[in-house]
Amino acid sequence: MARPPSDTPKAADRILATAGELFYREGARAVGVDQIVERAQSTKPSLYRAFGSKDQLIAAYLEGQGQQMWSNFDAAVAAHPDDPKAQILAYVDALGDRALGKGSRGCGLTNAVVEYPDPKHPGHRVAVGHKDRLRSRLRDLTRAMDARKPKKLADSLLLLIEGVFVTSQLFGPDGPAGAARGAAEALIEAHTRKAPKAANDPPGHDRV
Amino acid sequence: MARPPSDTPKAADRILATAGELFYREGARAVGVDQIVERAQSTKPSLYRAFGSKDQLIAAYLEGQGQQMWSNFDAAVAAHPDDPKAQILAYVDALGDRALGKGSRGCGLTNAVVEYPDPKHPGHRVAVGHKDRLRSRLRDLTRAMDARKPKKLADSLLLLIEGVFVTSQLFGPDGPAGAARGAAEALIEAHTRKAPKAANDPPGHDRV
DNA sequence: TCAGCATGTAACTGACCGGTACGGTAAATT
DNA sequence: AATTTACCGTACCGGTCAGTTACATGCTGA
Repeated sequence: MARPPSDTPKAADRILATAGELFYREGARAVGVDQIVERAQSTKPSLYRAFGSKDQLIAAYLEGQGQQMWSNFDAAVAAHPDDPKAQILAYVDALGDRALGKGSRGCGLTNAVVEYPDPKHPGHRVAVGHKDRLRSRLRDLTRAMDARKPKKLADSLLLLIEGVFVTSQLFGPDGPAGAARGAAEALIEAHTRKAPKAANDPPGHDRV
Repeated sequence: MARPPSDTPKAADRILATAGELFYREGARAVGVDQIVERAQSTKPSLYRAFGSKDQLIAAYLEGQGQQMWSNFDAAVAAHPDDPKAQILAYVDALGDRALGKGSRGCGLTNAVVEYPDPKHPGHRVAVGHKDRLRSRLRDLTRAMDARKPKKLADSLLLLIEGVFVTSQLFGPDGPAGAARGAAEALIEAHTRKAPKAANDPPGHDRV
């Protein structure tokens, strides 16, 4: 099994790359398989041999989107070792910058769930899988920063993050994404300040 | 021009109502016109006589979604006269409750923009029109509550609001929407507290 | 009684959808 | 040299998409 040293990308790779661009830009439902294989300079049988169905191609695309999300996340974490607050802020900050850049259409994973509400859809599954892990990773960070209610803080930040994704599509380059970093700072500060502003908290427990 | 006292809804109304349910639940792109007219117990010519095209039917549906949003917003405002902070919190609170209710699929306007990224699409236009007005209304409220940076606070709240909409689809009934009210309180508090936490603000100006 | 309007019936168009049967070609293996 | 194996393309399928046509029906008020 010697390696094929061909420098031209295989058909499957070209198809996945092309499908990724089109799916992200126009939405998966709006893009037909004929359009994909034509732009990829390939053919439909190659697509179906490599991916089995359009839905599975969408799932593969979303898996790539997930990997990209984690590489962004991990970069923010690696940039600020042992400083969970700075890690989250770095992530949110970079997120806002990307969202305001031209050509941004938010998060492919989020968009896919909106386009495919059916939980049985393979793309839907992949997307919510990554989002669940994002929620859990955020909780790890908020716990590490000794937030009073780490789950609640993580969820608040998650609202902000998803808000950035979707408002970039609603409002374009002048959208509210620029407010994300400041808002994240305020939320973290409110959850880690010494004197809690409200006193009706069952201490030591973070049930919600 | 006597009124037609018929108690059976006209065909156009049935079509719009049925299309609304289907569009909201499954997404506009996933629903065909045949499916709509069948469930509405009507026919395609009636649909096209009344709405001209599917895209315009989508726009009509979104106009209704916009009206519903404003009725929710106005209800929150009316419930707390002359108290902009309570008005916003009431809106966010009710929003979170609705988003966590079963069968919720977030905001039809937001979803439509995700499904139809093309700014020329009539549905896209209608949706962003309403969202722009929402942003402006939020700014009115944050100005009225004497926030230090009303635009920034309004945008932060908007991120939260859109986050609620979209996370209800990503995480379901146990999603982060429950954290929205508390987060909104924290953001408002941070923007209206007497001593600003950061000192690098050009005073009196709220450029962003 | 008749005109006018709203609605339904039925058939149709052309384009596009996702998906497939089948045959070819070139390199690796023997 | 013969054969396997991996890869790829041509041509086509039935179904569904949005949208249209021509005509029939029934209810409305004048």
